[in-house]
Amino acid sequence: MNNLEALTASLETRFPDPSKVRVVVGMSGGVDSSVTALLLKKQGFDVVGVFMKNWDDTDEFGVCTAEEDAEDVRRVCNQIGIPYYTVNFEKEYYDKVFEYFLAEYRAGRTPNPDVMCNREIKFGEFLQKALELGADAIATGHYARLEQRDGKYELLRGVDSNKDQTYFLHALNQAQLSRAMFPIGHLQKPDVRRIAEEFGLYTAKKKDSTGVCFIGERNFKEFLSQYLPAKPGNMVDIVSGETKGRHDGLMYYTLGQRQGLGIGGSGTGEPWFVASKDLETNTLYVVQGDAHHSLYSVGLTAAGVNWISPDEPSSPVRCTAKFRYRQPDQGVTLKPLGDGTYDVQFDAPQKAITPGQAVVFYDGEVCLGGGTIDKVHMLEPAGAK
RNA sequence: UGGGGAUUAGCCAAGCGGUAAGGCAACGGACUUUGACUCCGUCACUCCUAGGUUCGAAUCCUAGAUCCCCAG
Repeated sequence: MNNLEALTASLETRFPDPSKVRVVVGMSGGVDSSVTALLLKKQGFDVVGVFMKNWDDTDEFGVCTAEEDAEDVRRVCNQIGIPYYTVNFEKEYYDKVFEYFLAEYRAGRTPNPDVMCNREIKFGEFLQKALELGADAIATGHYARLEQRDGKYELLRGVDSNKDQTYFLHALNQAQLSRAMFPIGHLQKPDVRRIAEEFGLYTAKKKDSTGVCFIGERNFKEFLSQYLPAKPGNMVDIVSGETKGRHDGLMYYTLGQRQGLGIGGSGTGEPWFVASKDLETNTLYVVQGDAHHSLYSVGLTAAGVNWISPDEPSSPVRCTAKFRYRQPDQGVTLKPLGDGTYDVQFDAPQKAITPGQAVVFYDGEVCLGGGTIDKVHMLEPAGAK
């Protein structure tokens, strides 16, 4: 129990007198945000729970998981003893996240809607609304930490390296971070579960949710097809130029993808992967074997880079980077090109770097920021001119 | 309508008389706040068809079907 006390203690140094600080907790109906609210309450903050409904997910079967999640939030807030409200940002989510999401797919890229969702909705619309309602800060159940240094905020990886979510938070700026709290960032996921169980929280054993934030797990192809017209075309072997089959629409595939191609049996017997897309000819290029050079690149150009520290570099920087969530850091060299654009050179060739995805930079535990992968510099085959 | 070769799951493919390897695909699950990757599991009571030999055949024999190659 002592251990538990230690776990639930606040590491927050910004607010000497929590009782005078009103924190609005964004609650999803999952364990993480439930424990977030619980911890803040126990630490003496003036806590309010808010459930965001940002997507009308009443599907064709009339099933609405948002209703169940809202119900879970209500139960948990009652258990903790805090007021709860529901806010609706469906329109804002659609305009600022979903339109972007669709535009990227139209452009043949693979977007990361959750990065945009954090910047525009959770730490945008939601934060603003909370402040209007008299809150001093908002808190979420993200696995990330904040540290104040020289009056600036640094975003640090969550202590649980397996759950670290700074990848999704890299687009936040100083103003947003200054009003944010991540009370479970210094905890391991199993400890979060333990705390939830210890206090009998209704959501203690609820399965973690996945899928696009607020939209949830979907049959991806079926979901996208409801918004974008599918244009079937040829699937071509990038090596031989031979047509291997048909694709259902370029937007359904992402670089490095293996499943769903439906081709196999010939050649070396190895699986096939998506190597590239050509929107002009509506061709999906595939390659056999995961070691082929057409899947590897040596660098990329990042656009719209957000540098979390006000001191943005003006000369090349050595750091590490992640090109997708849950991938080990890779050594890179950044070269600022101006206008939020950076050239990123990899220490070692990287597989399936995908335009539209986020590239996030780190210096040890510190998340420096990141941007969107705009162009990929492919690895030339050995011996090629 | 002369000769030769082939026919095993959606695809590639082992097997050569002893009771159907493997890979790819597909499907299911795990992992996962994007899309993916990855990992685990499932997947031919049957081997082109029909007879026959044999204790026993995908494996041998006969006939037929289809495909391919070389000769017309």
